[in-house]
Amino acid sequence: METLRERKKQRTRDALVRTALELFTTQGYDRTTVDDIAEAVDVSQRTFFRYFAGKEEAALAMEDMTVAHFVETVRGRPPHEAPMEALRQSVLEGWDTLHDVIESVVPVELYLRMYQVMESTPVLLAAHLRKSVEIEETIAHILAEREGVDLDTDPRPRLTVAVFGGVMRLTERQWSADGDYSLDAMRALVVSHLEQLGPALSESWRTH
Amino acid sequence: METLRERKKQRTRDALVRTALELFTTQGYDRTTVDDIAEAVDVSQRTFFRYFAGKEEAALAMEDMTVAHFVETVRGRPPHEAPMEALRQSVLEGWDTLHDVIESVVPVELYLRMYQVMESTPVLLAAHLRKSVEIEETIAHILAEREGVDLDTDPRPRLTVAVFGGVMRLTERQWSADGDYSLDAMRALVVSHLEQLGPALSESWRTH
DNA sequence: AGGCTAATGACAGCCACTGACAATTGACAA
DNA sequence: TTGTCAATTGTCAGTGGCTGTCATTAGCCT
Repeated sequence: METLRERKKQRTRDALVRTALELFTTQGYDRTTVDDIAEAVDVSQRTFFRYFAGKEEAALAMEDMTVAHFVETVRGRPPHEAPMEALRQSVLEGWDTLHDVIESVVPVELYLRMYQVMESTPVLLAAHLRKSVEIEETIAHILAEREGVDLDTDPRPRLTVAVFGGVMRLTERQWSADGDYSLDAMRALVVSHLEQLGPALSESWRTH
Repeated sequence: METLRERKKQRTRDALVRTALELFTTQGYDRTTVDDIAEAVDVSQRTFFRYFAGKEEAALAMEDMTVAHFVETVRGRPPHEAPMEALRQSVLEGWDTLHDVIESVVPVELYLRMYQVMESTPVLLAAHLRKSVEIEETIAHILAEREGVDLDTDPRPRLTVAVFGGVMRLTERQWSADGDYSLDAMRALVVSHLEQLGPALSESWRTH
């Protein structure tokens, strides 16, 4: 981030993300055109597409930052932890430092509102899920290396990640639906869901 | 399917699906335009969009049939089975009768090739995942009713379905990657993955 | 200062998708 | 059978996402 050129580019990109999220959260994703965003930032439509491969990418730009942050947190977990425990701790711990990462680009409050839009916009939700799958593959690699198993023959890394991903998506959905956007609420949900995982899968649900 | 009108409509729709899948699997999804499909079936582009909300929907039309079939199979499972076992049995059993359902519209071989295309086309994979989430919600409702629990307060139905969904997506991916498109291979993978679920989540992976 | 290169703007054009209206075609009763 | 009604389709025009191309601008570096 040395030269003037680089700083200018960063400013333009951040302005595009901020403006896009602002418009998406106020008017809705579908009712906001790329021209709207470009005009508000005072660049050409063509420039928008030089920064983002598509409208989706601008909408999910923050997402990429949080994901990268989570992946790094997993990488830093002590090796003695069991795989699922390392993932669990990464979520609980990662959210502490995530706040500042987000705030460096957009207000956290805007980020959270955008999350709602994503959940209720089919094409965005779809793109989000696809990205989740990609992350899961990355995490599976990390787990396999950590535990010294072969990803091609041992299904456990991908299995663990798939389950964890399912739980996280469920948690996200419930968290954003409950309306309690606090960190503690998020943490409590993750812990609660993972605790109930074992019983839900093996035991009978009926008490009689 | 009584009147001539209805039969004609069904034929047009089937022809569109068949042609779309044929083109998608030979030229690729992105390199096939809606005009290509419409022209091959000899209808106007506008008519295509009267049958399908978009290109995606035509590509995933078969998917919807298999999903509906799976949901019905789950509904028919004996009530004494534990939830996860009911899902497992539905997959193992459902595939037997699925063959004929598919073949009534397109050759199964074409359906399987389309599956490959879906896995390797980002926008299709995304749409597929989004649909999976919708199905999971449906199944969660069925499980909750089956077991007599409240979906709003008890997380176990959605938790179970999320885990099962994760395992199934993993299975799909590996199955289509292995190149062994037999039913038995599919069944073996499902059984194997579900068997390893418990150990992978709770135990240590290292043998020392 | 002046040459070099990265960044941008200004078209033109493709494709997915939609609304509106006219033309056609099957359904059904007189 | 024929005429009327309603469903289906075709045509046309237009919007919005996205890309290639080329000229212009603006920061960089000697």
